[in-house]
Amino acid sequence: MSEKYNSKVIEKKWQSFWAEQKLFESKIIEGKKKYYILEMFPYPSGKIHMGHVRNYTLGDVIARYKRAQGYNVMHPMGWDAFGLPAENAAIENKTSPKKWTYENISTMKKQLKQMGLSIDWSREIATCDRLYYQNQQKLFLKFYRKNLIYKKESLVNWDPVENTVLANEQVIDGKGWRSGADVEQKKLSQWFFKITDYADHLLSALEKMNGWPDKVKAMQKNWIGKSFGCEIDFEISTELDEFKSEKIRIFTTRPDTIFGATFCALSPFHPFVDKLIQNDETLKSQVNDLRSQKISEESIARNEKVGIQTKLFIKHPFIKNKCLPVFIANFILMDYGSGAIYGCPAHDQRDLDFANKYNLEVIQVIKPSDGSKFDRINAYTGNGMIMNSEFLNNLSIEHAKEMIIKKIEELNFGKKTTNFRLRDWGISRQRYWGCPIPIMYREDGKVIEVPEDQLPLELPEDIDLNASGNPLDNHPSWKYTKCPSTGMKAIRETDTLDTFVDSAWYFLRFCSPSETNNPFNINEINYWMPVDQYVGGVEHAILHLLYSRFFTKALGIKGIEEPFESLFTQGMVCHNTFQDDSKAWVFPDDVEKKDSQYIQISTGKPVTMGEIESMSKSKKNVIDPESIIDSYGADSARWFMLSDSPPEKDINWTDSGINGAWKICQKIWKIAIENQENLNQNFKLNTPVYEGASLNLLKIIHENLNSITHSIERFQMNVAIAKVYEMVNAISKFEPKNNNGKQAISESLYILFRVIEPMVPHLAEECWSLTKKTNSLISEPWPKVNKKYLENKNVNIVIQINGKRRGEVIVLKNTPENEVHKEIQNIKNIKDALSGKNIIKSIYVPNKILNIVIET
RNA sequence: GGCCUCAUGGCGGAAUUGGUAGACGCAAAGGACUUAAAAUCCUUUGGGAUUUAUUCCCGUCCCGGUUCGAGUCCGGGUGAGGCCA
Repeated sequence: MSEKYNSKVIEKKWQSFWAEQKLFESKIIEGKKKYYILEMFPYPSGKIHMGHVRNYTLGDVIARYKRAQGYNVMHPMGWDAFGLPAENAAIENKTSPKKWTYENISTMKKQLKQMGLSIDWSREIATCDRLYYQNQQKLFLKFYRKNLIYKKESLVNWDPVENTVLANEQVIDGKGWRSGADVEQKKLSQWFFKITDYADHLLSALEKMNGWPDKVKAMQKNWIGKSFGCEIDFEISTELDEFKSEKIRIFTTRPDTIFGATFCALSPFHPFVDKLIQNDETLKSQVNDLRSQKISEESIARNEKVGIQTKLFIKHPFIKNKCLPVFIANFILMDYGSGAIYGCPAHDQRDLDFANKYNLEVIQVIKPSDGSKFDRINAYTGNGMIMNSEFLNNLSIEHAKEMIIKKIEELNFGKKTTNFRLRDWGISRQRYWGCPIPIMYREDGKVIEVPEDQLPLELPEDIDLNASGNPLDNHPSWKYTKCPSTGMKAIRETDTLDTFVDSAWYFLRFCSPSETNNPFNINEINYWMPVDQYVGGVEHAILHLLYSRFFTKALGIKGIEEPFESLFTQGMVCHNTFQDDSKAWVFPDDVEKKDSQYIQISTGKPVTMGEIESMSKSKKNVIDPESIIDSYGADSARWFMLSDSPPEKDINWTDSGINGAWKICQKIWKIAIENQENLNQNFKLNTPVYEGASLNLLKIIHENLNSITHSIERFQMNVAIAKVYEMVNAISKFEPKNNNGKQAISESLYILFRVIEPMVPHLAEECWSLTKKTNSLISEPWPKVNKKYLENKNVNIVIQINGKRRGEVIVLKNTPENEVHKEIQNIKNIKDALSGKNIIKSIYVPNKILNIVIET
């Protein structure tokens, strides 16, 4: 047995052992409590990065810990394998998206295996697998028949660089989330999931989801954005005959401000606008100008507010003979509310800017409760009392809202409405590497489903990715087909599904990954679902998680309302950044510190250290996990990921950190080897009565065992690691002087080996093998805390005087207060402090603290 | 601008949820071993004062409050981050 721990050899040995024994394969065991642990599956981009290492280490600790706690654990892994990068890479490397993707999967799978993760690889799936997307197509048809999918002509965010449609959430600051290109508006016929049907469910269920971070729930709540408002039909006053009998339906969330309304604004896409421009060429070109502008919530907030006055006016319903001008304005969204609003400039900044620009009336209708003065620059949007509003005067905003809605409903020209910010989920993508949509368009205009027995509708492999536009549309023959029932000519849908569809049900597929005829086996689902613990990045707080919740609800499986019982969002992995004097990024590997200056090794020139930022290729502050595993071993990498920071916070990668991890692995191995003889004894736990130093050691071990267990339960892995250090320190300091001592140290080591297994499984197994036990450590249960070691005969009581610590005293446990008072009479410090003072009262927390309050 | 989260040594961070602040690690300094270095082991390490002690004062971003007692609870600021605008 070599003295030095050789991670390379040992890690490989145990990885093969686990695989041969199929220790991580999971199946239904009736009567055994299941635990489904899942980490967000990776996109197979090429190699794993440190973010993956952290995510999967965290999940693996939980998986291994729960297994030790006696759960039937399922811990699967798969690949979020469709998506645009494969197409780009295929073009660059002159290969096919399929080949590129599967090669990456094979590389990354090998790397994940090197990490020693306790994954059930028999359940592996890739979303680009034929079988996976065949079943996804079936789900599409199921939802289609349930009327949860529809097609509509709609304005889409078009990314001119990626030549694809982007979801609203993929548009950040008016730019494509990946390409960074300015997003354009384009009208296209698109498929949509009716996620808005579930808006209320998705919102109200959040309240019961106690296993989710409040932060994520708040983000989803904001995103769904439920608000109450009011629709009001305004009569039109105009000379244009075609509008004389029309009404404009406006939507507002502030009906309390109706007496402050001074104008009306229509979306450029409002149907009335179409009518208005029919015989007015000037107006038409002005409107087309507005229509070409980017229209999203983001851009609207930034753009200058522009409007065109029309020949229409609306009649104020409560103020006789008052008419408000109607504008066409660039800041009104057609698909929010009714596409028309009234403006109350006094109490809405956007309306005020607009009113100032076009010289419109401003009427204050709310008296600020903070006493602030009303001006024409800052709209007052706070609380207050209604004024200038006839029958609403002196009401609070909330009361006025109720009152005015009641009135409008009585008079029958409007009603209270509920509005959601959440839009339907656009799922059409004009790309090749995605799941084909099983729909065809017959020559007579009918939309036909591809029959289930013809699924999967497969992606062709002979495609030209270099041509511009949609590769499936460009394919010479793929889209031409025939209607299965009539034989009429038909053309296939050439768009593919958004990859968020792929990931919206993969956790269900993992329960029965090889089921051929159905997306899933209901028995397996009933046993394994929901996912007990989901672990991933907070960047998916809205999209992926909301879509997955929608899918789960929409599938309507009895008893499965929500997919993820608990959610944990881990922080990012960060690293120092360095830049040379031309501001070019420099690899941290290429930098050394010389006399408190940072020097680029390859050039010898000085560099400046920048912010610590999340690892990214563009800033060159990346560390390749493979090279770390190569030089330090997987266990060291795992240890480091767990040790420095709490998992929910960002962690900063440092050389000293990984070095420290390596050192502790060596140290554990060293004390294991040193005590090998003691481990060979064939003893049972907890048999002997320990005394003196031995008893003390066992106390420390069990106290820390208690803390480690507690910490892992609460995902405080950094605390658990700290407690392992304390165990190791106690054991390494301990010198067994007799048999009792030898017993004590072996019992301590048995516990140590068991508790480090979730964190550093290879090292733990290797240490365990020194005991000459024949089983794998993995089948060994988690050690039980022996309460007798936690209970002390004596306790340390802190003595405070007026809340300040003045000493302490060791007394028998449960000593009554008066006894403690007697005990402290002889402590000089306390005696001095108390002499000549009147004791007002004393507060005694048994076994903890005695606070004596004296006159000052 | 709105909503939310956070703020503790040179650094990462603990604090059993209102009861000894700074566990554990890193870094640093000193020492042992060594011809030397690496590795390893031991000691010190929030600031200050002093009579060097079972000592005192200050100290968890700032100001105030509740409490016998506040890093923890409440109010008001400042700063950082996140989400939505």
